[in-house]
Amino acid sequence: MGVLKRIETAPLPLIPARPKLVVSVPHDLPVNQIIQDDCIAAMARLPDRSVDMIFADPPYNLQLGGDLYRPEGGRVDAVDDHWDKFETFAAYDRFTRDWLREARRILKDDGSIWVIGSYHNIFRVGAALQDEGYWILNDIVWRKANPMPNFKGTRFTNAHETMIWCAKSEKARYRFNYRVMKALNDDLQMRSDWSLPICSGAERLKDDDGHKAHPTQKPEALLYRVLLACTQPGDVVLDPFFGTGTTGAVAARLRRRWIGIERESAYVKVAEARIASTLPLDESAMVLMPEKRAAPRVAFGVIVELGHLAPGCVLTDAKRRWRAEVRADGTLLTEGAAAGSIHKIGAAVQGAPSCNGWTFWHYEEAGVLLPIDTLRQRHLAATA
Amino acid sequence: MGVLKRIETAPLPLIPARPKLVVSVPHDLPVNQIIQDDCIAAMARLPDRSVDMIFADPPYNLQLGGDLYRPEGGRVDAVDDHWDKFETFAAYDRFTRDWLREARRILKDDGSIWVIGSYHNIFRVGAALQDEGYWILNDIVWRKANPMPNFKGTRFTNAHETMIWCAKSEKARYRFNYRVMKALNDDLQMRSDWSLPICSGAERLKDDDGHKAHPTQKPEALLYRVLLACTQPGDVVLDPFFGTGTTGAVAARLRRRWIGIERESAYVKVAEARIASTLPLDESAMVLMPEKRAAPRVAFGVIVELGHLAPGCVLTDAKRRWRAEVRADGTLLTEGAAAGSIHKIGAAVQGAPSCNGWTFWHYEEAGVLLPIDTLRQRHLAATA
DNA sequence: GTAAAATCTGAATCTGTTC
DNA sequence: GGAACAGATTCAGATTTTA
Repeated sequence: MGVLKRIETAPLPLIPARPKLVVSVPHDLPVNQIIQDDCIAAMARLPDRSVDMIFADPPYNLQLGGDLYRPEGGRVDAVDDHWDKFETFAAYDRFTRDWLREARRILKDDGSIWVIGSYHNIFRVGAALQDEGYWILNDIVWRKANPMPNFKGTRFTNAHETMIWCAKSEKARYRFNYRVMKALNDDLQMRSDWSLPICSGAERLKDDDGHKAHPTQKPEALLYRVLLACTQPGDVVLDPFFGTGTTGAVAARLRRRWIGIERESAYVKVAEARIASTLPLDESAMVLMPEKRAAPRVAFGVIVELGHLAPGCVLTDAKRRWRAEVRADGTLLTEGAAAGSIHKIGAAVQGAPSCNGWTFWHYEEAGVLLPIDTLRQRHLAATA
Repeated sequence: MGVLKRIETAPLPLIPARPKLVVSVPHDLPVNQIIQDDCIAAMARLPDRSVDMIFADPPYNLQLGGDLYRPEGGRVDAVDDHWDKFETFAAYDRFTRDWLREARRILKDDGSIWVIGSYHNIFRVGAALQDEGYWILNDIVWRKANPMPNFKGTRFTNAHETMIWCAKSEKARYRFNYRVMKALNDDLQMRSDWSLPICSGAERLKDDDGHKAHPTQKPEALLYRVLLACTQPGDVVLDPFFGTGTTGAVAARLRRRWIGIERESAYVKVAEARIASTLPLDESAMVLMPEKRAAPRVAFGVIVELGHLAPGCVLTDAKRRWRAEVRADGTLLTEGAAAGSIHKIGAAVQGAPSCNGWTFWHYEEAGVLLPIDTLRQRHLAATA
């Protein structure tokens, strides 16, 4: 085993002996430690088939132009760190294949790997995973409850990131804690899309100046679900792009062991302090953790898209005092007013400051006047 | 132009002449028709830069054996799984690159392409898109409201598919109907995750035996949103994997023109019947939220010339932090600065890189502070 | 002290036209 | 082709300031 730049600074409580759990870890595996080094070099010093799970958040290779300003004038604090710069796609691909190959050698035959990315890099990562012999089990969408908007109105709001979950090979066994995931999701099968808030507030680590310690810190809730899904207590989880140590912190909390690899000393320092102050959960508390969930809303436009209400049809209020025509983009058109949303036009015709368009506007069905909210409720019931 | 196996069976109503819309389509472009042929062969007969948008739902069957993906290097036998898999992926990659290259040649320089897939193929498609020179604008997650469960409980429910939206190149212009998308989403920016039900019920096409006519028929609502987002009436939309013609049906309904390519005669037959019975929406319903940039330009000087704002009057920002005086030539004068346009002076007083003077500067009318944009809107309405 | 309002921020490939 | 200029553009949540 090579020289480790950092050793364990805060020994975690030992995992209690568990009767049926056979843990076969080489005695010299540097668990619960951060290795400060290049990730490929550090992985090269780890033995074959030694870790149960790998979570990796590699550089995304964003290719940003100049500064971006918000409509009110502020400047966006972008990711402009040197570690995210690659000359070409080919260079990024080489880097990706190299670290994925080492990771696969280190992974136990029944282990699995998770890699997170955005559209800038995830397609290259996914193809490389397949080419290196990994077997994709799922792609998981992290739907952000509160993403940054698209300030210039040039594209769709980039509101998600993608994780790819792979077994070591097509025939390989892997662990999936189906029941745990189902319990975590109100007794419904856990789906491939997860709605979780971004990392902000008290959870977001700051440096001494009050600036964010790392530009891309992931929320603990994300790692919580990943680790609960496919590891068990005592398992060794490797994170080759450790950053501020979210993987390590959640692993410690969930009584998994961890190995972090991180090149930047500033991040290593933050991660060590963070994990040192993390307490493992009581065994009894390890089943469930409350979390914020933000389900997608239903827009009126969706009702139109789905054909529940045809563009061109006419809505009225309950007493048929006002009329408005539905347009293809889900806006309403009424006499002597600009087009707008069901709420805006409802307010406009009444001269009111606001209006709930869902209950104000009605449509006719089988000779009966029904609020358009009926259609929303029907849609919600059908898709629940 | 090569021989077309099928010609237009149900001529759609012609798109009425639109004064300011210049449609430059080669006279021999086979619009509103299905070409029954291999997609690459059929695309090879279409002229350069001739279609406005491409929507593609390519096959992702990775099994060798079909004519489509046979590796050029002959049969590979007695190889281990890994090599076999590599050959399979390599063959799929070649096929993908070939059709993406033809598609890019046919696409107008300011056109865009959408490709839909699942984790089986989308990563290879995404990497190929980047390698062929396309520029990814968004990856869009279609979150299925009612996916098929994972019966064996071995993985997460595969509850989404991914679409990749690309411009022809990094610097290329492209159409994005921002306002339309925002309207469709209750006046909030449309995000990269779309919740829509799968295609089922009456929409799902059946063959004579009552079996589903196509295994992967896409919901019309999905295409509805895609076409509304980045085309305008009269545009030509190409679908090289036409299947049962969802793209054509929605294009016809939304008064776009379309070209379908499909190899299987059974699908062609179903698609033809389907589109023949599709009615275009009323024109009135097709008038959508206009993009602001499309409005005619009004110089601030004209507002002054017309006497809507007298030279010498004073403008302030919404919070009365800064003041500026209107001069006869439509420039503003403020303390300690050279005179300049409403935008320049707005930016200067704030120390911002830019500023929209129309919304930044306000004037007083009947004791109320109003943005000078009010005067512009009034002028536009009066001269419309 | 509490409520309301203002401010700040997040993995972002973020403009279009004319001279 | 580059520079100059007009002018279009933000959502949710946490935090801080003001009333």
